[in-house]
Amino acid sequence: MDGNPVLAATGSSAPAPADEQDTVAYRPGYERVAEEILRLIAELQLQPGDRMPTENQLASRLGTSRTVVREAVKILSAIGRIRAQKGRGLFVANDEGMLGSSLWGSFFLPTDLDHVYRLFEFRRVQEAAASRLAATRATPADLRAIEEAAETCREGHLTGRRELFDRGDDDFHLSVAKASQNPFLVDAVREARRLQRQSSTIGLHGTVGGHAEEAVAEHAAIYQAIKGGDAEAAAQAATVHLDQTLEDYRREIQRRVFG
Amino acid sequence: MDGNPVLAATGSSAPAPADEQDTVAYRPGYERVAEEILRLIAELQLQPGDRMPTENQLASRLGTSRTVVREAVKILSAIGRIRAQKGRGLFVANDEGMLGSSLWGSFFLPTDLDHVYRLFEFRRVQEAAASRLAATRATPADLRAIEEAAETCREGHLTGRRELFDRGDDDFHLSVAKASQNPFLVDAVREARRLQRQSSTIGLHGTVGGHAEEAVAEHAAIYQAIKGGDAEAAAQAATVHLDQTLEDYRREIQRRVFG
DNA sequence: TCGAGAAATGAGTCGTACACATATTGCCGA
DNA sequence: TCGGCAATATGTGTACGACTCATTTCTCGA
Repeated sequence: MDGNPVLAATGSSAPAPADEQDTVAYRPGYERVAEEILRLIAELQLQPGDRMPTENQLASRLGTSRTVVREAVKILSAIGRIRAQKGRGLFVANDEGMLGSSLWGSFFLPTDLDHVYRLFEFRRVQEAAASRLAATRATPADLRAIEEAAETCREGHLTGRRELFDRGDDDFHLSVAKASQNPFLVDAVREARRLQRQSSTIGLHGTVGGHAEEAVAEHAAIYQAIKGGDAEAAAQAATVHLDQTLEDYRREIQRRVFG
Repeated sequence: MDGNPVLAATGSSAPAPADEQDTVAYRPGYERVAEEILRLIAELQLQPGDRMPTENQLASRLGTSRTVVREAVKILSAIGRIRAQKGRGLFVANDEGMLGSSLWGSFFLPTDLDHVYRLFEFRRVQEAAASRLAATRATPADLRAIEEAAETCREGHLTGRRELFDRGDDDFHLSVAKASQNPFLVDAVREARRLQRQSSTIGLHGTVGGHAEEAVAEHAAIYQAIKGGDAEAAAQAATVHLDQTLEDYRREIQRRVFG
């Protein structure tokens, strides 16, 4: 087919910044298979969320081994087209999860305080933007979800049930993100929270004792601004909330370190 | 811009999209390994284009099997962080190169327009935030990198060399992101651009013909604002740039659909 | 009728073997 | 001495097979 003699210009002239397109495309099988899987999804008219054939079925159907299918699956899930669940199966990805792969913060060192600060900064950007958009786009259902989460959170605080507070807090921020109607922002918010949870020795919310009272009030402020359609106020309220949380976090760290 | 015909339907549709799921987050090994590989690259200070340890070395070093390493590698190469060459080895990807994605380009989901708009919106949030921070944090080296990228881009425009323009544009935005000194923002910007490259049948930059002239000027404006330390101006300039790019993109789509 | 345990299903991990592409070595002859 | 070329070494790609663990389904007995 390709009688292309790959003239390796080894020496001479420019060092050639790496090789742009040398090697006339060898095209590994797993790549071909990845394409075929996509084609198959289209062919079978599978909708987001639908089950896909199992890995073994795909392997035999596409005339290859399970190994290759698995590598193709990894590619497709990395670019957010399908989702794999251990013990369940493969599924066509729903629109969310686009930022996929949870590989953010790869340079994250769990104990590095500077990075913790950067993460808060990141969250502030994301959540302020989400709140701003939510103020002009939230549906009645969105508003209900936000209010309900805020209420859960408040109840957790009043009754001193930490896990209830945390769950409410999580729901609150995610509900706001969803209300922005931007799936990428939802992902960014979710991912940032996941990273923080994972890296923090303290837990996501600093302390319940220190900041919970204000947090409940700040949630209410955010909710009201969104409900009232005041985009700037919503963004401002979210920023304040994150800054307060960071401040609380900072205090907690100091307490642990110094006293 | 919400009067945009493109994005009319914000319709969030069904309130309960199937599985609310997760929380208990089982984290597959290959994902963990993928992270570790990235961490390793940073640790070893490998530069784009450098050779990486072989799959077997990675496997033993990370205390896992080659199978898992391979699946991690597939993920990382799918998101454009590394490159695998049969018979040669693994290499760190050049941050911008990324020609590998041409594979998917045309084949992928022909532009769900609403989706594309959301992606632009996301980029606007990220890059405006990055520019704002860069204005107060950019180091002299950062400024040099930004200026150089802008110059490359300009040169690509003047000489009509599309790929040079694209490379400069990529470099420019990533350099600005890096100048924010926030690694999460860098990731977000990179990821957003990657997604756009993948989902777009048009390419990352709309057209060179249409918008390139203005793009060069807008880049200059962003650079000047950052150099001058004017955070708000930088954010504003970045927002304008993204909006203009979207507008250009929208026109291109219309031309293709109707003209 | 219902709940608990057994079985089946399916992705995740491991190890091995070999195929195939490329890089390096080293021998041979001019 | 030098160039060319075969042998060899390195490393990714493909394939099997076995086993683990999470989830779902089925079955049977109280």
